[in-house]
Amino acid sequence: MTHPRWLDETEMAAWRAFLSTSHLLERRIEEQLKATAGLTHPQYEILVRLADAPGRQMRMTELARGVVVSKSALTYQIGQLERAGLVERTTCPSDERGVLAVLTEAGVSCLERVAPGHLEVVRAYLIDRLTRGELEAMTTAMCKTEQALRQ
Amino acid sequence: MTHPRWLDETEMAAWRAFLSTSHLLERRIEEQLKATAGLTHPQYEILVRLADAPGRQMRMTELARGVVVSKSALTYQIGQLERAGLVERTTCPSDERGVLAVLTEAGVSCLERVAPGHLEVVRAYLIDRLTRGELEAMTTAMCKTEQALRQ
DNA sequence: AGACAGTTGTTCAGATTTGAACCAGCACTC
DNA sequence: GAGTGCTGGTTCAAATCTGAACAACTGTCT
Repeated sequence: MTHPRWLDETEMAAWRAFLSTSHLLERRIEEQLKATAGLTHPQYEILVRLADAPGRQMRMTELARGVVVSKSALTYQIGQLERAGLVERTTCPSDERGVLAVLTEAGVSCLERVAPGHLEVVRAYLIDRLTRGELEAMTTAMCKTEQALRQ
Repeated sequence: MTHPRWLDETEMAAWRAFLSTSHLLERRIEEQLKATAGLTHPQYEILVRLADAPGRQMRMTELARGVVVSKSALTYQIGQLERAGLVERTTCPSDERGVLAVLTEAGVSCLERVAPGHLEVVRAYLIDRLTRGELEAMTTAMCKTEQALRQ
């Protein structure tokens, strides 16, 4: 690549739209979660991942990878959620170093209480505005990129 | 809406993919900019917006809206860029309260130096992986959401 | 003029994130 | 079983972000 390859108009429009939208949506979600549940978006995502996991528990590193935050950020957030009683820590039976984050009953019911309002926002601003075709196109696009980024 | 409307499988896949991808890409971009230019992504976006603006200058509030950060975050970042000599502050002639952020010559050449590498990342992980059709579908999808969020 | 509501940008405290440094435990070799 | 390298999680300092509070200015209405 001897010369920089600029983005043409269509490409630039796509990139700009993606960038702004992801930030705007992030802000909106953060605001809604904070207002209705006192949770941050990362915290909410942690609860969701744990709820989906077998045994409602997950290793720290795996969880961090899933939520896409640094290990130290996860340590911090699990601490917060533990203080709130929504998550507990257990040492992993098979690996003495390992830590399992476990969703508590309080965590489950918190999630059940909060999820509908959250999903309503996701619908209102993203999902419900797209046709089925657009939705599928976006999904394949995002999956390609995600796969590349996760190597 | 008496009952919560959950997301079906396709919708959930779309949302999950969008969420993970935007975070992963953000991280990758941040890493690349930090390594090659010592800039954060918001800082880079500020430079881009200013370079595109008439007279290479913009009001603080307008800039904050464009980059999608809070006013205080912009104040902070403009301070950083000013210390680095890439941006200057001027009081707005037509409004005594207002502040104009102006891109300096050093800012222009910094951007010229950094942009190719940045765009290469955007290409490598997103743009070049999509067909023209997927690109356009994604753009219309993102624009609908962006418009809704900016009201 | 003067009052008043709205806008602009900054300051401030508090929360969160990141990467580097670190220690502990695992796995594999000699 | 000691040595070695790798992985897992925490701790730490530094940077950054947000919302609330604030002060200064604008524009409008009377």
